[in-house]
Formats: sequence, C-alpha cells, structure tokens
Amino acid sequence: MLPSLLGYVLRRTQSAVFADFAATFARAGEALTPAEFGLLVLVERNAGLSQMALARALGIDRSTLVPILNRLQARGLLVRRSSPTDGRTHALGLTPAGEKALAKFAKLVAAHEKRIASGLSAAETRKLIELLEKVRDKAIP
Amino acid sequence: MLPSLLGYVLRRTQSAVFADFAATFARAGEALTPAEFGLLVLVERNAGLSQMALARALGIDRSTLVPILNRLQARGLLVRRSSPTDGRTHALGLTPAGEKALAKFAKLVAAHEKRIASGLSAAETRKLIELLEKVRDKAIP
DNA sequence: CGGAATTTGTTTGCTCCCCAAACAATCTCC
DNA sequence: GGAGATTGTTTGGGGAGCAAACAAATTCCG
Repeated sequence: MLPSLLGYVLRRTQSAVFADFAATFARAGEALTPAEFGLLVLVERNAGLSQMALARALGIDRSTLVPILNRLQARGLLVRRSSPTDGRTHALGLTPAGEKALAKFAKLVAAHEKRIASGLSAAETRKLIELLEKVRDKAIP
Repeated sequence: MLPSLLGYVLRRTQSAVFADFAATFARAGEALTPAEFGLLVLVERNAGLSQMALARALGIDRSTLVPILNRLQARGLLVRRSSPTDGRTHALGLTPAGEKALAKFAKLVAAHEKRIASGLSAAETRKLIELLEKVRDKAIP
C-alpha cells in the first residue's frame, strides 16, 4: 500500500538522493549540504541579494537562513556586506574562495546528478522534473 | 540553473508535499508526521513485527525508530509486547485506539494524496512513481 | 555443554532543517 | 516627526537522521 502513495515514494526517494549527495561529497573529502549548495548558487548568480530575498527564493523562513549563512561565512565562502542604500539589509556575496569552492562543488553536484538520473533517458528526466513541479504547485502553501 | 537540477526540484517538491500533509492534518485537528503514518501502516499490516524489521522496511536506523515509537506508544496507539520466542525483540502492534485512529488518518492521507496529484492524470501519477523509484535505485546506498 | 560472536533495543551525542514569536534597528508612509 | 512595516537575529521547540557504546538475549561452534 505505501509503495502506491506518491508522498511516501517521494520521501523515500528524496532520502536516497540526499544520501547520494552526501556520499558524493564525502568521497571527495568535501562537506556540503544540499541547502548550502542551493544557497551558494543563488548568491553567485544574484550578488548583493538580501537575506529576505534569498529566503523567499529558497522557500524557507528568514530565521532558518541565519545558521546556514553563519556556517558558510565561518568557512570564508560568503560575506554579509552592509548595504549602502538600506541599513536593514545585508548584501550577500561570495568571497573569491567561495567562487572557487563553488566551482568545485558544482562538478561534484554534476556527477551526483548524472548518477541519480542514470536510469532515465534525457526525456524521462525532463518529464520527471515537469511532473514534480506540477505536484509541488498543487500542495497547500 | 537550480530548476534544472533533479535533486533541487525533488527537495522543493518534497518540502511542499510535507507542508500539505501537515496542513491537512492540522485542519482536521489532528497531528501526525509522514514518518509516523508510514510506521503505523506497516505495523498494522505486519502485526508482531520487530523493531529491527520495521526499521529495515522503513529504511532508517533502528535508533531513529525509538523516539517515534515512544511518541506513538505515549499516545496509546501502539504497544511493544515482549516476544515469547525471542527475548531480545519486541512484537509491535496497534492498540484498538491505534486501529481506529489509523482508519481516520488514512482518510486524511487519501485526501492529501488526491490533492497533490490533482494536476496529474492517473497514468502520469503512475509514471511519476515509476520514475522516482528508478532514481531511488540509482542512488549510492 | 559452554564460551564467543551476533543481534536487538536503548541511550547519548551530534548534525541538519524548519517554523513561530519576540526584539532592536531601520526604513517608509503619512 | 511619528506610526507602521521590514529586516536580521535570537530564542525556543520539533522532527528526522546517523554513529557509537551498552546490556540483555540468542545463536553458533568447538
């Protein structure tokens, strides 16, 4: 019965994919969570982003963001610059070390993505993402 | 870029589905996590199951199981009976209250499942589950 | 038979993610 | 200029997950 429940299969799959992500990084002697990776990518492509904007883009609460930013900043990958125009916000940005690290992380993520999608054709992968997005959009916000 | 990463879309979708699950129960004045529901279903269909067997079936560590069982037992939905044949194991089972509660929970889950799959045809839902299982099976264990 | 190895459930310790509520600082709008 | 909104942080709470260590019980073998 459980194997026919979308929510259950989704949860189990997500758990397995998370484990693969962690294993991929561990084998490379690196450590990063999926949340940290997503954050780094978003900050790189949107330098100067505020924490609120970032939290919205990631779909998480702004208070959830704080410890993640703290960790990345402590690792020297990211900085909170004070915004000249708005004293409340922080302009987030990657350090040079952050840019460099992200380039390496992206390669690991690419290998990870390739592995988990290795049982699917390119068309199936696109279809899967499309179906997942449809499910996501029907959930109660 | 992130929207084309399977892992990212999977994580976001799972998060939205989890929120829908929680909202469905909250609106009905009930409280249950997806993990608790999965556990209850497995115990109902496999009365007398040991904790190790249950942990394996759920794909989690046996130490992770303990607090979940404690909660359900504290709510009077589940019991740990001592096995007559093997003194190490506990024979898990639902109480009459647990059976009754699970029947109600199952209805809520059915409504939740119907909602999240409401953007998909029956064939698409089956396809989605099939693709998710393929992804799950390729992940590093 | 009897000791060694294994299995099971628990506890402890650690990590991550998530939210809600409260607070000070800052900005915006009247 | 003051009221109200926004931003980042802190605090408090919860769920989920793993690893390592332990006692109790069972199994395996010599």
